[in-house]
Parts: sequence; structure tokens; C-alpha cells
Amino acid sequence: MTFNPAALTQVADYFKVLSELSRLQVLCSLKSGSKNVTEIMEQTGLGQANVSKHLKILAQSGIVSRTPQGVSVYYEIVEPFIFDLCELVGDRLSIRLQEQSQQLKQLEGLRQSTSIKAGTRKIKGKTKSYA
Amino acid sequence: MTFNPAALTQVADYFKVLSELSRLQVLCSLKSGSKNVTEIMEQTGLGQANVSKHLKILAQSGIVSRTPQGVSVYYEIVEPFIFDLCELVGDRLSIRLQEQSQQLKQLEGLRQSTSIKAGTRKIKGKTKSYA
DNA sequence: AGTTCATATTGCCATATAGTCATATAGCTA
DNA sequence: TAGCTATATGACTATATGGCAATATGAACT
Repeated sequence: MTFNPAALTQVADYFKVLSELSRLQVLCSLKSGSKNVTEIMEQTGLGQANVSKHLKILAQSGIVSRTPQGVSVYYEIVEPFIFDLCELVGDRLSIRLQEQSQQLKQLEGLRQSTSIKAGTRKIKGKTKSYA
Repeated sequence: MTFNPAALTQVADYFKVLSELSRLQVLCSLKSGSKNVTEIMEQTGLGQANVSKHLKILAQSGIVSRTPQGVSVYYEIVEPFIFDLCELVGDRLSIRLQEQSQQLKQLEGLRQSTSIKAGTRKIKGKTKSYA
């Protein structure tokens, strides 16, 4: 795993499957349970051919299963693991936002304190006072 | 997170950054610590322009930091979280392989037992013996 | 200033792929 | 069989992007 190009390629490919908004939408619509193509289309607003293609990719990558049933075809999540991944990433992203706003607050605070002290600033390691 | 298109888009974009072999290679080469572009080139075998581009993407996505130092520029992982993601996916993939070989064995076993016992087989729920 | 080295950027080409339309396939039903 | 519906597939366009070569930028040194 540490550097094996073959393994890395597989990991990259797995991420690639999850790196498209439409496919994530399809997966989310399947989160509540097995659905056929028409239902997925309705829930996601994607075109029919488009949904079929994405489902094919998802099935080939082993994330969903395909079971024809009469004239329609039902798809189902077989690797709920992907939702864990999505959640982890989502959490990380929201943590980022939180940290950013935190830093903004700190900057704001700094700006105030310096403007209050107004007149001392570090230059080249020495504290130089001016005006 | 459940269906918010904006959040989903961000998640997809995050996965997209990780969905390229070259970028994963760059990240892996940074796993052992801060490196400059030349060092990354040497370790990954990627071209210079290529490495620069990938590093730009990684920096913009907030995964690595960029610190010029003299004439060279050092990059460093700021989100080790990505390695957790990669490991999770890698583990999942190897579990798959394991399950597949397991199933192959079972099929193999079935084939053998049927040919060895040669004469009993379940048909429509009943055990029927023949010859 | 001019040279050299490390990195960034630009232009170009080849490839991949999302989306759409049209068509094919396949299972129902009359 | 014919017709209908659901899904899959093929053709096509537009777009994105990885890689490469050439060039630009920028820092250090003489």
C-alpha cells in the first residue's frame, strides 16, 4: 500500500468513481433502499441514459448490485462503506470551515489589539517603535 | 449532507483530487516528510511541470502547504487525514479480493463434492438420487 | 548586471468522459 | 404478433485534464 503503483491505481480508480456529483446523487438516492432506474431519475432529476451509464459504472466498480425484475431493473447499495467515506470527507470539510472562521476571529482580535497599541511593530526581530 | 448538492459537490471535488495516480504518488512521497519539487520528481519519476501542477492542485485543495525556502519550494502534508481515506479504501479493496477468492473456493468445493458424491443433488428443494 | 538553478506557467496535443439524442433490446400485455 | 414500457447502448458534442516542451519567473551568487 505504501507505494505499490498497482494498489495506488486501484485506490485512485475507486476515488474516481466517487468524484462525480451525479454519481454521488445516484448513490444518495439509493441510500434509503433498492430503486429502479425510473425512480432514481425522478429523485435525482438526471436523464435516463445518463443514469443508466452511471449505474453501470457503479455496478462495475462493485458498489451497487443490479437485479432485473420484470421490465425494470433494481439497483441496490452493496457497499455502504462509501457513505462512511463521504461522511468522513464531509466532516473534514466542515472542520475546515470551522477552523477558518476561528482564524478570522483571531485575526480580527489581533487587528484590534494592534490598532489599540498602535505604535509598536516587530521588524527583523527587533521591536521598533515609531511615531 | 444527506442530499445538499453544494455539500455533495465539495465532497466530489475532494475525491477528484485523490482520484489521480500521479497525485497519490506525490502525496505518498510527502508522507515521510516535507520535500521540495526536485525531490518529489526524483521519488516519483514524474516530470517537473507535471509535479508543479499537481502540487498546485494539492495546495489549492488545502491538502499540502507550500513554503518557499531560498530558491526551492518545500511542500508538506497538512491533512494526514487523506492517508486514512486511502487506507480505508485499500483495506476495502483487499477485503473484496479475499471474499472473491473465498467464493471461488466454495464454488470449487461445490463442484468437487457434487462430482465425488456423484449421485445426490438437490432439485427444487427435494433431494433426488439418480444413478 | 549576468549567470545559474529551482519552480511556475503557458501552449499544445491526446485522451477521457459527462450529457444528450436516437436507437436497440428486452420483458410485459392485449 | 404487435404494441408498450423500461432500460441499455451507440453516436456525437462539449469540456476537462494529464503530460510534455518551451518559456517565464525568481532567488541566490559572482
